[in-house]
Amino acid sequence: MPPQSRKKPQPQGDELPMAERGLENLIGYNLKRAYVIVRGDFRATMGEDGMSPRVFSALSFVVDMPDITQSELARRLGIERSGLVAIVDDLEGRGYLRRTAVPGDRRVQALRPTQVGVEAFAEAIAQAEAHEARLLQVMSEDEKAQLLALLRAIREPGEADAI
Amino acid sequence: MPPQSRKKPQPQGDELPMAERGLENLIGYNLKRAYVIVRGDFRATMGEDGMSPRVFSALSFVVDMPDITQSELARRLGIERSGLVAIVDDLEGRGYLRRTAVPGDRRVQALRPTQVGVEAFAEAIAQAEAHEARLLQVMSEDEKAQLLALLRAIREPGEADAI
DNA sequence: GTGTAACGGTTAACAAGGTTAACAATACCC
DNA sequence: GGGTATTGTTAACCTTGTTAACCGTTACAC
Repeated sequence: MPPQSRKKPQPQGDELPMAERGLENLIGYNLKRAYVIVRGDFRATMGEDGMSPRVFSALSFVVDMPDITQSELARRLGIERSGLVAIVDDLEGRGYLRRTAVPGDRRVQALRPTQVGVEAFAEAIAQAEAHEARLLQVMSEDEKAQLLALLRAIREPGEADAI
Repeated sequence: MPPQSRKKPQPQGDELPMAERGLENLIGYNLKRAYVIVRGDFRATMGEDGMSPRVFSALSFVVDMPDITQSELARRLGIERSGLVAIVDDLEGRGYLRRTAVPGDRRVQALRPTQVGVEAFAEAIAQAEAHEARLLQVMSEDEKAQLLALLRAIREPGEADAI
């Protein structure tokens, strides 16, 4: 029999250089794979009808900065104004915020969190922190702080404009 | 004038606690923001008709493991088999690989990189490494190695199954 | 041997997250 | 006042991915 008659076309999983596996040494690839895992666990933690990551992030800004503008919020989230509309609709639909008129400028509708929204955010942030503590339990507090610092070091130069 | 008559509904950018900004202290949020930046720079580096990150990743596996199966590749990339079809179509369309019949199993089509594909990958990985070196120039080699190690620490528990 | 289960690749329909382009209303500038 | 810029919004679209169904093929129980 020719050497090609193995059962499967050699998955060949183990005998690679392993020191210089190009893809596995790229930050970008590892960043994405890690984010996919964290996002999946976040969603599972928040449950079926829980807030998606982006909706949660938006609510966080609104609670921290009541009466923030949609344009301003979009800028801080790093997305387009148009993309924010659905997110604000979601939050408004949950009763977590209201679009309120602003006396000085009739174009603008300020985003003001409701009492329910503030409470929902308090609970969600607690859940999110618990989810990360659980998911990253293999890492020490120092390691988590380092990871945070390194991720911010990537962000800062790239977000210099959008504050 | 009532206190509401400021020009804008207070963007309120500076005077926040800053030590305990909930969202900014979450790994997941920073992971996503960092990945968006890295992905954007990767795309810009690869140019208009360059490979997308996922296509590049797939080619990397195929070059490293010639005759890998589509199912096996999907498992290693962490996506569904169905989602891989378009990626392989893309690579085949570029002439970077061929779906080849496997003697022992007529269900399977092994993915074999072409000479052009191997060369294109060599160039792409060099571009990718240059892009990361440029983008992450504020970090020391030690810091990059740490970041890589920490991201892998997130991945490993979550990918225990899919090898 | 044969019936049944499992597997590999594919397609179709859909969902999430985002973008660009246009628009109406409003505000700003001189 | 007239031209220009900004705000929120919609519509159309792209990307990346999923689930569900299908067909051909292989593995396996008995």
